[in-house]
Amino acid sequence: MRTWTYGHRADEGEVAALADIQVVPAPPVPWRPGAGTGVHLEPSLTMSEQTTARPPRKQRATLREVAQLANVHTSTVSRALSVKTRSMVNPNTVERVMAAAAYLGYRPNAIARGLRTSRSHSIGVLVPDLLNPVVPPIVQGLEARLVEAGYLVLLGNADHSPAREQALADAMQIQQVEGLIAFTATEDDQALDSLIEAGVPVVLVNRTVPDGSISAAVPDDHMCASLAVEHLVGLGHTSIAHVAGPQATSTGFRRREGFEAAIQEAGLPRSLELIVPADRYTEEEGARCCRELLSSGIPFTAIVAANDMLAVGCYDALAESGQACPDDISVVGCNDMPFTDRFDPPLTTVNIAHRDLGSAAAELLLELIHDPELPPRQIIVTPALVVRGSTAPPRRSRRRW
Amino acid sequence: MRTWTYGHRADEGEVAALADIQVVPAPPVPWRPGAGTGVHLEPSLTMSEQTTARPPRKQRATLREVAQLANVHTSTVSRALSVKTRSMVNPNTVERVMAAAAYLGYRPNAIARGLRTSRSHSIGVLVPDLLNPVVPPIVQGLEARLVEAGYLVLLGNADHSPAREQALADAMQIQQVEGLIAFTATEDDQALDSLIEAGVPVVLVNRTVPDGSISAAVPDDHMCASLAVEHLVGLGHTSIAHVAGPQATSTGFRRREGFEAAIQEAGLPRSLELIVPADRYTEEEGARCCRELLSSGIPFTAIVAANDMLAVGCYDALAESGQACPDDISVVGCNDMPFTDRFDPPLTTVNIAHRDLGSAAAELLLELIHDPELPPRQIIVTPALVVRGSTAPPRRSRRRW
DNA sequence: CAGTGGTGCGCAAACGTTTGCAGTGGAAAG
DNA sequence: CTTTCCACTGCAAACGTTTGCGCACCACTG
Repeated sequence: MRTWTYGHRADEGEVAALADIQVVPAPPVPWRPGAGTGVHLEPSLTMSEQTTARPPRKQRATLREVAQLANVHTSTVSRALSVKTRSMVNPNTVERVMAAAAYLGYRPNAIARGLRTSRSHSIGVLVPDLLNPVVPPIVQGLEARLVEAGYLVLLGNADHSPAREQALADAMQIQQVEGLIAFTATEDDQALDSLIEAGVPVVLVNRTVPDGSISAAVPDDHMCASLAVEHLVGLGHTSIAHVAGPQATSTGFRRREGFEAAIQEAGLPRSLELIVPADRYTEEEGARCCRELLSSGIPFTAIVAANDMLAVGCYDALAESGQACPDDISVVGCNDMPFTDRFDPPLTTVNIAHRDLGSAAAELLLELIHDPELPPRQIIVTPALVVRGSTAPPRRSRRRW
Repeated sequence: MRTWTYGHRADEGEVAALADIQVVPAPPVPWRPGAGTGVHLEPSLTMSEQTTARPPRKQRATLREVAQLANVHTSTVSRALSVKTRSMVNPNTVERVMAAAAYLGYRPNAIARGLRTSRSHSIGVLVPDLLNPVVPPIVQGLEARLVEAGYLVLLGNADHSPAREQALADAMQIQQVEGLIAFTATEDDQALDSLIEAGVPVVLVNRTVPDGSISAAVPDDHMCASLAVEHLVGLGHTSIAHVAGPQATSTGFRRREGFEAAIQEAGLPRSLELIVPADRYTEEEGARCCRELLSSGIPFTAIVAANDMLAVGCYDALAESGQACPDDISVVGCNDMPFTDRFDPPLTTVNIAHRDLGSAAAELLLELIHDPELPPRQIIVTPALVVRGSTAPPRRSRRRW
């Protein structure tokens, strides 16, 4: 269907642009069109003669080669090619330089440039687990904003291993990232310390540190939980359980706080037995916690799970014990992962604009790079309840209707 | 809960290791323990005096500073710190250098190193859409293998835009990636041309180019489709439709081929009207194609979708038209995305080890980096059928039981 | 016609490494 | 005691850019 053109691409129109260059036959130019006489720049697409004509060899063209071809100094080429300094050089020369650069297929070497300018144009992004469904949309949001700002994203997947996280953070520091965005796994995370100490701007996304010393973009976790509780209270539930997230994470901690506050707000009795924290955000843990709730003997008609993963774990435990959802027990998740609308039953959950979370974090980082002295700041994105099929009025209250 | 230690970390044990360094009071050392007299290296954790003692300032320590402190030449430091050249230098000196490096918190500058060695230690990964559920596991597989090999991953999300893809590919080339792994969106993809032309090793993952000129790791698409067909035939279906993928993608094209071959193999009549290709791998397209099939009037009892996304689109169209799945029409997907087991009904699909796909692609790239002259090679991973609730014997055949 | 100002460009240093080469010293060999 | 060799380390160049500085030239102005 198509063939890769390894040689010179005829459709680039660069050769024509070079036509009006007056090439002085500089001796050590590796490239000699008419043996130093004219400017006869036939593309010469013959593959056979590999050592003559046809400029773009494997070796990348350097600034010096462009300079030689355009008959100027490298500094002039540099200035002509950079849009900020272009005004310093004669438009005529600019044109000549650009033509030569195009002809040679010149690409700046970001490594060399970075060494001189001490900028790497790259941002490290450290995620605990790429397979967690909330991660990709956040990364997407990040990446879009960062690319827009001229950065490239160095992605590291820590895979829940502190050692790997540390190694990645170190490697990124060595790679001279200009900033780092981390979904730090745990609260007491050594990995970021050395970066922060070294003055690398760091922001967190989706989670924070307790002392708020690092800028972060987070969902309004408090509200996530209270939205769920208010929804259930509105349906008539009066005994609501909470499968909480790991209390060492800011999401788990704050959503539990939000849950308790909303319960109190609704005038419902506070019963600590109905709150059971998971050790991790997994289905298994969700199921375990739900089983614990069921076997506690304390009656309840609804569960607020700190997370969709935990919520589907609840689905499993409920099915095991013969309880129907939502007929016997309602379940609310949090995150609105993809395809939760296709679950059986479709999961009522709290949507978080993860993409916005990502771009907000990127924005914070860009600010911080611009002015490293900026005090830490939090961006809080407000969630929204999504009512689907996993919640219904409790039996008792329905019977009254 | 915890406090960030911005100053010197007392628990690093580096200061102690430095105890036996004999520091000659070199004049321009920014750091002077006892004003040139002794080696009295008290950590001196007083935050108040910010301008004295306490080595690790904001500025990253450089090789020269380590050399000065250890009283050797930079070249010796370089050799002592690199594990390959360490044998060249006196063990005593090595120890002294390492202590000095640790004391100053020295980190090599990968940019400077890269300029010298013309290695960037980074690999570009170009994805069409991070939100596509098959992408994260592939990236995870890639990343794990590449990090293991000492590389960092530069992730670019093209977001289905050829322009963006081109821009990202260019930026990565400028960043001097040592190789590129692409989930190329379309067959005639200009974006990779310039990289390949420049001699950057490139491999594809999940998709290929028709002429096989680029190494790739792909699923056995042919088998994906035939597994689905064989399963349905085994259930007794004799009239099977195919919602094909975009025919410009190798997955779409090959799965259709596999479908047709399997139909023929089973001795079923070939009817082109029962094959309708989608324009994109989306739910909407799946629904559209399914509607087209339903309105064609040609009877069928099962659908093989080229993709789970298309399959859930079929769910929608079937529900619209009042057809039950699997009672009226069975549906088989492909990819075994996460949570397909929780769909209603749980989706019978073909599992592809996407993680392995990723690590295989990484392996191919590493080979190619090692020996750029290697001929292109394909790694094909075999899929496996996962039977769930969306397939059942056709009514006709069930009635016979 | 001297003075002034501005434009355009070259020169060279610098960024932080790595590495071929050469030099030093000491030990082993003659 | 001289020679040879080896182990160790310093010297300096190079990687490809960017950028402050200064020079040359030209066009004004007075």
